[in-house]
Amino acid sequence: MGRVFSQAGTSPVRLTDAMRSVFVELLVHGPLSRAEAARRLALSPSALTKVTKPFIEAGYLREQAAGEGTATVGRPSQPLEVDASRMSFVGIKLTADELFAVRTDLAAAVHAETSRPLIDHEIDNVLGQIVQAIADLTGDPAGGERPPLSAVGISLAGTATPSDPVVHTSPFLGWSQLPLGSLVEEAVGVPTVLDNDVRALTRVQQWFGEGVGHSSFALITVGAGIGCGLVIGDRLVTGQAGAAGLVGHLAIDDRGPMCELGHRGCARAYVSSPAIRRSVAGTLDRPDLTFDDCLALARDGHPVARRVFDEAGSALGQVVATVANITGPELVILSGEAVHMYAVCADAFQTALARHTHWTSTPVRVVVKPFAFNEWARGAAVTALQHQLLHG
Amino acid sequence: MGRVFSQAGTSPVRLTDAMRSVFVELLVHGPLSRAEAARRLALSPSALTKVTKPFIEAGYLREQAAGEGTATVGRPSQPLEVDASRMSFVGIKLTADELFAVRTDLAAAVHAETSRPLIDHEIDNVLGQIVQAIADLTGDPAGGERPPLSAVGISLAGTATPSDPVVHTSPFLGWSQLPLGSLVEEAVGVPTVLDNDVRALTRVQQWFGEGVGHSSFALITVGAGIGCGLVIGDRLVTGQAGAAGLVGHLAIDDRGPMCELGHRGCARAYVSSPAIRRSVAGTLDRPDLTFDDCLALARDGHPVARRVFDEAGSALGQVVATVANITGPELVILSGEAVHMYAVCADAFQTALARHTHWTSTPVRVVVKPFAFNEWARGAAVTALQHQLLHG
DNA sequence: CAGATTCATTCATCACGTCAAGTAAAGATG
DNA sequence: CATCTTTACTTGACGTGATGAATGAATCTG
Repeated sequence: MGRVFSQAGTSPVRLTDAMRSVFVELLVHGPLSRAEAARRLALSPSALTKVTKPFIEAGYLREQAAGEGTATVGRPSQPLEVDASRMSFVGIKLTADELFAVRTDLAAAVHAETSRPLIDHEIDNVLGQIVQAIADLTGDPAGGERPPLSAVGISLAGTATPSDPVVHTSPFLGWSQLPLGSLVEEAVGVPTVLDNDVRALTRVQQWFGEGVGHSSFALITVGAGIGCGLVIGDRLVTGQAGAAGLVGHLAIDDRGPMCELGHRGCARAYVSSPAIRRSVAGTLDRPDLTFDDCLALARDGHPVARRVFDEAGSALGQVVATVANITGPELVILSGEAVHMYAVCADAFQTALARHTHWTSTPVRVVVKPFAFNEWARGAAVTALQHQLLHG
Repeated sequence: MGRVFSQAGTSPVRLTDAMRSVFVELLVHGPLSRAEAARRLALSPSALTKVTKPFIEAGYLREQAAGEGTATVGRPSQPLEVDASRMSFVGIKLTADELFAVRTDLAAAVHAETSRPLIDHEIDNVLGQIVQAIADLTGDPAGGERPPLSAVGISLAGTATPSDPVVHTSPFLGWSQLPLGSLVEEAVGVPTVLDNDVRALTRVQQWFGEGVGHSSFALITVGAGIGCGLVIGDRLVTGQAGAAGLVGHLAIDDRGPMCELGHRGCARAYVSSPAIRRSVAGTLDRPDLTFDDCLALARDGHPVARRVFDEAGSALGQVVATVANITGPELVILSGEAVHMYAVCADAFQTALARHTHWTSTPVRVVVKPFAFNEWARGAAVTALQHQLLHG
């Protein structure tokens, strides 16, 4: 058993499986009375008193102020709450040319953020910039105390998983077989885990977002590419060698626009924001147009932009339907830097979703989740957080 | 804890989690020494002697004859083996017009089989025919003793799962919300579970077939339709309301042949054996041709048949690639009544598989598994078997 | 033959969670 | 208003089920 919960002044909390599951249950499903938690986890009430005591003594759990809640018969329950401020995590998202980093607490709330352009992809330089970003986020707590950094998460596009400190392949950074996790861990002296960027985002939804309460769901992101993260049976699907959720080049229509790889009509060529921009700007011969300009044109009813976004929505609907047909999730969450385009292509999306959903099923429930620019880095922090609580 | 292992003469074996997992490990991964099983399951060696003793005493496990195996240093191991004959299961597959049933032992070996045309879909008649089939398979052990029937499994196309005795929807049988499991259980006095037919087949591969040793794989079946079963993280994926693996109507090409639902170029319209037959027989204006006739024509190089089978292989490759891209399995198993067609379209299949596999991955490993006509019913038996051992 | 090595068993021990009993704190009831 | 009912929580004895250490068993090695 690890020393996940240890702290100056208090003795480290030794963890049993029951303690882990209780703590995670309380973290994810909000304040819960001991009795309720016992029911949910199929434990005895007495087990809950015993299990929660060390957490309360060490300050990781606290009894909620007796809120005069719903009047009910019997002794009022005493909800327990995780003190999110007692732990701190840093999440870092690496892209080809920039580094985003956030510091969060145990509840994945962002308390500080920073970003910087990457000098280059030389490992020493990247490592230096990572260390610097961590220092910036954790340095000098002006005034009050702050808990020590518990873990660091780093996410990037490519095949990485928390169980392995090595980046196997990352096309955009030009890395392969790079032990980035170990390197950072050595440099900052804090446990460090790697993860695929989309799967890290999926973890955010699983514990702190729309996925809470669902044992299976899919997250589909739209932006520079199309991503897909899957949770099935309460577990994130990693795939062999971290290669699950590769929906970017799904064949939509073999006469459609072309992607960088020469696929005619693949999902990416229809849905990714660069492809949409290229398509609209190219057709109108206005290379200055940004993606958001194109979106504005579509909103204003410009026929070219409208058509491009309708086709994007339609392709996205087909992607979602395909994923849903194969994996049968309870819910699909739509997110990513470009989700805000959903508003202008919702009809096309829903039509395609219904059309491609298997005839024996009803279309999967879809929720659209607005996207903050630091969400990618937050995902990395949640990867670190999950790893620390479940395996630390 | 259940009474999975109980028997006249011996006291019932009470099961702990460790006992369950040890027994299943020995069943699935063949004869194994106690020491080896202990390593695999992360148990202490002493736990293994303790856990296996009651099974040995009750006759469910036995020590293998000291085979003069690989000469190795140290005391020779004493492999333990499941006595498969000590339990018996019946599996039943229902189609629109026929009932297939098999009796198997604990190792899913088929010991008896029977089939009969369904009179109609009236529940009382179907129930009667099910009971009769079970009686035929379990009646009068000529001569020797036979273990009593442990459980019955029933599989059908539609949304059914072992955790629920109700058939929610089965288009081909015209049923909905029918508590078939409870009805059969009452009629024959033996635990009865339902399952989707493709998922039942997937269980066979998981415990007794190509899936052994893989924590994630996909099974794709071709025949009257296209099916897909998924195992991810050692667990069969059921999907919400049992609706996972619906690849039949995956869009391949919106100018292709049409399926019964009016989808142009969906997978089913390319790959299912009736569609292939229709296509070849229709083009040649020879309505008498059977599927196997068409296959023979293709094998002989007949241009029409060749083309149809090439397109089928190509579509199938795209289906496999799509499933693999999304779920990242270690392995894809190809099976079903019509898998033997693989031989004539292997090239087209492999080409399409490579073409549609995401560029950052290598194509998934594919194995072709010949299909016996009673395999569907065997799947149902394995559903019963798994349910009995894991939850009974 | 003693030594090394691996497998298997025995038995004391112990960790972790349940059970039973009791306490606490409210609303319901007459 | 005293009492009952209901639900929440706590406490300490207990038991189940696994571990660890010591031992024995069976083989190859030199």
